[in-house]
Amino acid sequence: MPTLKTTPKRGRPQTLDRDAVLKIALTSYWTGGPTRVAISHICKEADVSKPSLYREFGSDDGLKAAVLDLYSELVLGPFHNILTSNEGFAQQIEALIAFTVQDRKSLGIPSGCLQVAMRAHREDLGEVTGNKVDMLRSQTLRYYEAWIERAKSCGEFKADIPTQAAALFCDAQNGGAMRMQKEGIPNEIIKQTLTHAFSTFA
Amino acid sequence: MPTLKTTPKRGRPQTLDRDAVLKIALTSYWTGGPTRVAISHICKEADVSKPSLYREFGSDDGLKAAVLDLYSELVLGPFHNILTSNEGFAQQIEALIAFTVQDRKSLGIPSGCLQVAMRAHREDLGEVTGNKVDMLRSQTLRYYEAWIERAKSCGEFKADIPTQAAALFCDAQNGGAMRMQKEGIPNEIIKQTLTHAFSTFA
DNA sequence: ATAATTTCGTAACTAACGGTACGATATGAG
DNA sequence: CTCATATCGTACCGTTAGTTACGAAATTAT
Repeated sequence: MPTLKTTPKRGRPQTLDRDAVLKIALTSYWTGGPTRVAISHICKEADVSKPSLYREFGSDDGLKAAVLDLYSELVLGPFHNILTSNEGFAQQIEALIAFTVQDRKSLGIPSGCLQVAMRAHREDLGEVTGNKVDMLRSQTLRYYEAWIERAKSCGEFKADIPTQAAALFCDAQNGGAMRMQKEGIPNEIIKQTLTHAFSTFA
Repeated sequence: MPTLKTTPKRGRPQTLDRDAVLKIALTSYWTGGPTRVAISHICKEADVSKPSLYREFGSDDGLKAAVLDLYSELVLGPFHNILTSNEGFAQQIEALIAFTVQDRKSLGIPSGCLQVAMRAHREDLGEVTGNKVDMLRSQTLRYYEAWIERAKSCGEFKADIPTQAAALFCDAQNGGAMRMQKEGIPNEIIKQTLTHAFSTFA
């Protein structure tokens, strides 16, 4: 329930804009790393006091979990949609690569992937966020597996590799690409590695 | 100069064993993550006082840099040796995979790769260690590139991909494998992904 | 022995950061 | 107008971890 205004009339009206804070926090974590951005920094950026932020999200962990939910909706969802689309396998691969190497700067989107970053810092996250990271990871792998199984049954999948391993392979390619992008390696080069990696499938 | 005892006679004899501390620190960082293990924890494990450790390594950053040097010598060196060996390309690939998926537990070696972990936490490391991580990364990429160039000129390299991208691809495969291993994914499955990934080369 | 020298380790310092106590403030209800 | 209610934000707390001040201890040179 992102912005369900239950409009409780009583008491001092809330000035904190949950969605605005979430968006700022998302950008901060995405850009600076989920474990490197301090709560107080987000408070300054969003121009809210620490107690206000804690009132809304409960804790550091709560804020990060909420941010990850937003990220999942904004980024992971569209990515999964490619895997479940009705296009042909080869076109899906092309779409996945295009999605991954799209120019972020011109779109005002940070480089890299927050989910990948959170996985790298899994042990430094709170319980709620950490579990959510695990769930999303599993979910992504399941999407890959279903996608690959479908391609196999359609005869579009040319490689001889178990589905589970193939899904992990896909995930590793994507993770590697996101890491490279974050390091500043040109999308052109990243695209070459992805194209090569997925050329084994179709 | 790891253990060059210059034997300075004067003063209280040193009880701190640099190499022993380094080995313990290496295991701690490798197992628990380079940014999650506190100096005081290593002091307890090695049974040395904090000032003793600081006297020897200067700082957190200095200790980590020394540990990374040791890791480079123990692990990265042998890995690079495979890339410069005189074996055939296909056998080198096989050796790389075998090296990566060797059973760590039975050898008493921690899972994953310290260099990969340090790259993931690059921003949390000190200046000296951070720069060393970058240097080792570049070095590894250069080894891959030379290896690939050699295979290309021998006609053993079958894929149509620029050398730079191919090197990054290799590095991404290895990094992905190390990350999976750290997560507890069976080496059997990891081997399937690596075999598939490198099957595109030879 | 005594002095010079070098290392040892306890105990404290410091900075950063997650989290909160509490009084002020703003609104609706009576 | 006054009370109940809910949010606001300053200032503070507590923990953790890197770092160091300093006096004790151990050894060689004179």
